[in-house]
Parts: sequence; structure tokens; C-alpha cells
Amino acid sequence: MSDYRPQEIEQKWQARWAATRAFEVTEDRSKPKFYCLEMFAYPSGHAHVGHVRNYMIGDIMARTMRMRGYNVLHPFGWDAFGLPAENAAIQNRTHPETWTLDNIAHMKGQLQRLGISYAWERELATCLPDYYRWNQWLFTRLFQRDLAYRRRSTVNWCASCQTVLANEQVVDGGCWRCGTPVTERELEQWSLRITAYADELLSALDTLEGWPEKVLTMQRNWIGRSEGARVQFPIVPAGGGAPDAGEAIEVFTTRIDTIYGASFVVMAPEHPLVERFAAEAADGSALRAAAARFRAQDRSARMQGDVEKEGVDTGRSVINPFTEQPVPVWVGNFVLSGYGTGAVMGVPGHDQRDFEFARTYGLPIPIVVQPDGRMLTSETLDEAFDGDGSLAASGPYTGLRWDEANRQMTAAAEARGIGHGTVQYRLKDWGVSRQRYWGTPIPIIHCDRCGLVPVPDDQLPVLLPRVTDFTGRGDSPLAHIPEFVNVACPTCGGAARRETDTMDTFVDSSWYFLRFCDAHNDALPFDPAKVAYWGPVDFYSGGVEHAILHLIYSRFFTRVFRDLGFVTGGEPFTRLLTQGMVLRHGAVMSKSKGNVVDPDEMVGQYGADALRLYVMFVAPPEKEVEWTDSGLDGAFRFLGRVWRLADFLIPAVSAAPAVAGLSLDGDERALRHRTHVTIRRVTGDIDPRMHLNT
RNA sequence: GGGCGAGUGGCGGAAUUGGCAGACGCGCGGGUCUUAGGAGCCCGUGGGGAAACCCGUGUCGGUUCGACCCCGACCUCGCCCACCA
Repeated sequence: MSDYRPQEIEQKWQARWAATRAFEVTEDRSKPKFYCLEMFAYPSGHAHVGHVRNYMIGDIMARTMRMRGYNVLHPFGWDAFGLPAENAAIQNRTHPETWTLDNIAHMKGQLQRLGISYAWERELATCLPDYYRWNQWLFTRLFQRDLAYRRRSTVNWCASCQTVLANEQVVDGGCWRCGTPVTERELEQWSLRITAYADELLSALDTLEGWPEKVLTMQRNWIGRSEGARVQFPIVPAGGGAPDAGEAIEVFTTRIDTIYGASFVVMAPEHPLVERFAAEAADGSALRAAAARFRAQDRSARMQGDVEKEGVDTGRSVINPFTEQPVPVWVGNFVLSGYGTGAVMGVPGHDQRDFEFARTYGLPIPIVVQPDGRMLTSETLDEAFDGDGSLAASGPYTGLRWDEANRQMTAAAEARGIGHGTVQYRLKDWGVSRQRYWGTPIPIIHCDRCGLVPVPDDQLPVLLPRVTDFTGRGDSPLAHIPEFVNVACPTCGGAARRETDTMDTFVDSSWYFLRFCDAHNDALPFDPAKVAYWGPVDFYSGGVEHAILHLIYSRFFTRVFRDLGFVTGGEPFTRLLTQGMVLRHGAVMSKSKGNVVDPDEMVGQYGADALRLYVMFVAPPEKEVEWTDSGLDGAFRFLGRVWRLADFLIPAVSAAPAVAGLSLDGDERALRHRTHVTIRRVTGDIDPRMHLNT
């Protein structure tokens, strides 16, 4: 009986897979296709067991489906642009490209020693021009369709990373990467109009039956659709008298039926009318100071509602268009400038925030919706009533159910030209400009005569120049390279300047799964026929931390490619598995915490199969796991037992009758039966059950 | 505050979804082989009991011939979102 020696076994087979290119595939129409994908890797330097776990999940699916006769595409690549490369380069006095490519080479070796069945010929790295030129190609299409546009706006700014962040990248008021509190900054930025697809991105979630409910819920909340109305409250001039035509504060409300109870209006401190009201006042300094103070309040606390509701009276009034009575205008720290119109009508009887605000400042609390079976009064109300009921003290609408009143009053506002029904999304357009070096140059030329001119296809890619000074200074390092910046306008030939910002790296990862279908196409981002064969991804696995960002951007980009005629259908991923993290000593593994488990060491000691078996066996794939060394010992011993058992059985099985079923005795029949029961069970545990730990 | 999910041995977890609770692994105990064993192999291992047997899936109720599984209430934990008008 021979011992189990994993290193010999694994090296032998890994060499054979490489020599025979065992996992390369073409569009073979005689077989059903299966596109199996794990989220590609950021080449940080070393694979850790968290990576191993994710790639094992995919490898099990890929190998199982191959054995079941599917034509399986299982590619891998590198999300290779991004800030860590730049920071590491500054620290180690190297270049981001050198650092990145070295890391890729090292990690690729690690993954190969794990025996994952990748089609390595399709490997891609987003930092290489043959990939990012298609980011640029796509960007020009977005620009031509008005889906990429420039916008001067208040942006989220990370002082540590010296760059702008998308809303999705602000976590608890801090930078998603480094946690530094995010501040606001006025910048001219490129944005992608993801909101044009908001309705579709939301409604199509209902079709994603292969996605975890948790992720669907998170995306629904993130898109945040609410139906309501915008209503104009005409502004009473500073000196009093009738409002001038067209002068109004517009508010957004989901409860226009409560408008008879709107006893004040509150604007966000960032609202443009704040400055105007201050300028028109005899002494606007107190108003200015208060608004400035609200703006400066800690952004994260303000966003999380941890700050006491505070406000200041502007001294001005607007006319409630339904009661036709004047109501005071306040500035409040709880009103968000980025949502709706940046101003709200205060209905303290039926909105808890307005209630608290009114209590604090002694504003009237009218009751205009009464619940069934009891009668609320302003005097006894101790919290806002926002339940079902019928309208009270609401002119001609009194007595109507609140939802019916909502419909009628929206229609009335439209008929009178003072408002309209609308759908408001929480989702905002995606700011993609980054003032950093290590990313895709935005392929736009600024010409004084022609305006914004996209770089023509035949001049793509706009190569990222090799600079050596990319210290963060608040503007793009590319802006300091005259050879890069100064360029002839493609339209008029005159002197013009290149855009010097680079793209958010989430652009890179929003379509790489399409590129894998045709990874080396140098005429198009991919051949639509190949994507028609392979797409959509049948099984996608990765960390739940991408439940919003990456997965919503990818759904957006897939629809853009659809509208460009390159893809049919809009959903990129049919089935999604979000795997849990691997912890050690209760914490995520990281170099700084010193709790990283190096897969190379484990492979050297126990072999890749024991490591693979252990990381799958220890818990269901969706769950977090706590790493234990003794569990890996157990997996190794288990494989040793399997080896010895097979070593003992194979001679006996080889001597058995060649024609199955003809002369099996009782034990043989029982064994055969057991074999097939096991095959059935194991198959079902992998697909569809995804119980990879059994 | 809202949403989603989970509570099963000393531990990680099974139970193919209403039909033998605790598969498999870790740990622990005993044995065997051995100069030695921290390798391998064998036996045991939810609790109580000498045994027959009894009790056991967070708590309390309900449905059912039958409940870890379904329903209601509560408790605890985890994750996500959160002043979104």
C-alpha cells in the first residue's frame, strides 16, 4: 500500500493540464454552454485563503459541469488599475506598472499550484492598453449618447486618497477604502447617467431568481424608488406683497395629501436660495453663519441622523398653494441637498422629523389626517401620525381616504400648473472622474472652439504615459505632463488640451465578463456572436461587499452594450453566490493584523487538495468561517484514508466482471447501488443545492 | 428606526425541506501496533440511567398521525440600509 503524496500527484496533473491546454474552450454548439466566473482579483501581491475559498467554489462548479457534458468557460483575470498600486509605488520607489505586473505573475503561480481549472489563454489585466482602450471606446459612445456628461457639483472628497468618490464608495460617511471622513468639494466631474436606467435596474431585479434575496433587497434599497409630487410654494418678496410669477421654492413630497398641514418649509443648508435670502435681508449674517455651521457639521454624523435637529428661520415666507396662507421658510440641518429638490414642506402632524422640528421651534402642528375610530388633537399629539386615515381640515378634500386624496391632489396640482407627480430615486448618477495616475485616461479633448471632443476610434487607445511622479496633489498627475496634455483638436486641428482625469476602476470591472468571451479581439470590445454564445454568466461568485457597487454597475453597463447592439438581454449574471469571508482570530485576514494564512505554505505542507477540501468543508459557502489549522489536518487525514482505501480497492475492482450487472453477488449489488445513490446525492449537493460543505 | 438572515453536542456543521435529529470533520476518552508515537488502524463520544427506557434542535404557545422544518408571540446574535421628505 502506498502513501498519499499530494505533491507528486498534483504536479503530475497540473503539468498535464497545462501541456494539453485542458481547460481551453471554443464555441462548440454541439454541447450546452456553461459560463462559470469568479470575481477577478485585485493583484495586491499575494493570494490569501479568502481568495482560495472563492476560486474553489467556482472550480467545483466548473469541473462538475464539465463532467456533466457542458462546454464550460472558466476564465480568470486581474482588476489591475487602482490606488493601492500607486501608494505602493510611492512607498517602494517603484512604478505602479512594475508593482502590478510583478504581483500578477506571483499570484498566477499561486493559483496554478492550487490546481484551479482556468482557461488561462483568456487571461486579461485591465491596466494593459488592449483592455483599457475599450473602456475608452465605450466612454466615447456614452458621451455621444449623453450618458457621459460633465457636471459641476458637490462631490465626495477623500483627503487621504486625494480623490473623488462615488456615492456608492462612501461608507458611513467615510472613504470605502481608507475610512477617512469624506468632505465635500466643488469640482467639474464626469458622470455616467446610470439614473437613465434606474427604473429598469429596479424592475428587472424581480427576474433574478438565482440571486440571494439579501442582494436583491440591498439593490432595491439603493435604487430607492419613491413616488410622489413636486410642488411649488410661491415666494413672498422680501418687502411683502404678492409673489412674483415663477418665484417659488419647489419641494418633493410623497404625501401631498398632507399639504393642508404644511405649516412651514425647510431648505437644506446648501440650497441656493439660502444665499439669496441672506443677500436680500437687512442683515443676512446670522442666516449665513447658521447655514455654514450646518454645512460644516460632521458629514457622517449628519448622514446617519446622529445630529440634533436644528434650524434657523430665514425670516421669509412662501405661500402654501393649497391653503393659500403664508408659511415661514427655515433652513434645517436634517434636509439633504442631494435628494429631491433639497427642500421639504414641514408637516409636523404626519412626519416624525417635522414633528420634532416643530416642537423644538414652537411651530404649529395641524392635524389633517385622522385615523379610523379615534380623534387626534394638536394638543395631545405626542408623535406624528403617519398611518392610514381620512383627511380632515383639508378644504374640498376633507373626508377622502389619504391615498385617494393623494391622487386627486396630485392631479389638481398638475391642472393648476403648480406641481406634478414624479418618481424620485435615491440612486444618483455615477461620478467617474479620478484625479489619479493609475487608471484609464478619459478619452476626451477640450477644444476652445469645438468644445468637448471625443478622441476618434482610430486614435485609441489614449496611452497612459509613463510618469514617475504621481504623488497625490489634488489634481491628476497627468496634468503635469505637457506632452500628454497638449494635443491638436481632432475636429478643427487647432491647439487643444486632453482631459487629465482617469476613470474610476469600477468602470474596468463593469464589463470584463463580456471581454472574457473574446479576450483578444483587437477590432471590437468583443464579438457579439461570441457573447451571444457564452452569455450571460451562468454562475458568478464573489464577496458580498460587491452586492451594490460592482453588481449594479455591471447591470448598467450590460444594458448600455445592449442598447449599442452588442448584447441581447440586459442581465449579466444568472446565478449569484456571495461567499462569506475567512476570518482568523475573529478578524479579516490582513497583513497589518498579521493573521494571514499563506496558501503556498499550506499547499507545501498538505497539498492543494487538502486545502481545497478544508476550505469547502468547514462551512456553507455563504457563511463566514473561522480558520483553524486542525481542520486542515483533518482534511489531510481524510484524503489519506480515501487514498489508502482506493489503493486497496482498485485491484479488487479491476478483477471484477467486465460487464456490469451480470453476475453481481449480494454485496456487489449493494455496493453498486450505494455507488449510484452517492453519485446522485453528491451531484445534487453541488448543483442545484450548492451545499459544497457536505 | 427599517430590511434580510440565523439560533441544533465541548467546537465547525449535517438532516436533499413535514418522516430514524446530530452525517462528515475537529476535539476528547479507551484500545491496537510500537524502542517510541504527536503516524496509521479499531472502538466510544447529546444528557440522564446498571438496564429497559426517558429527556433533548433559543423560550412560550399553536397546526399536524408526525415539527429542527409550518404558523403566532417573545428573547438573543449577525449582516445590510438608515433624517431619502
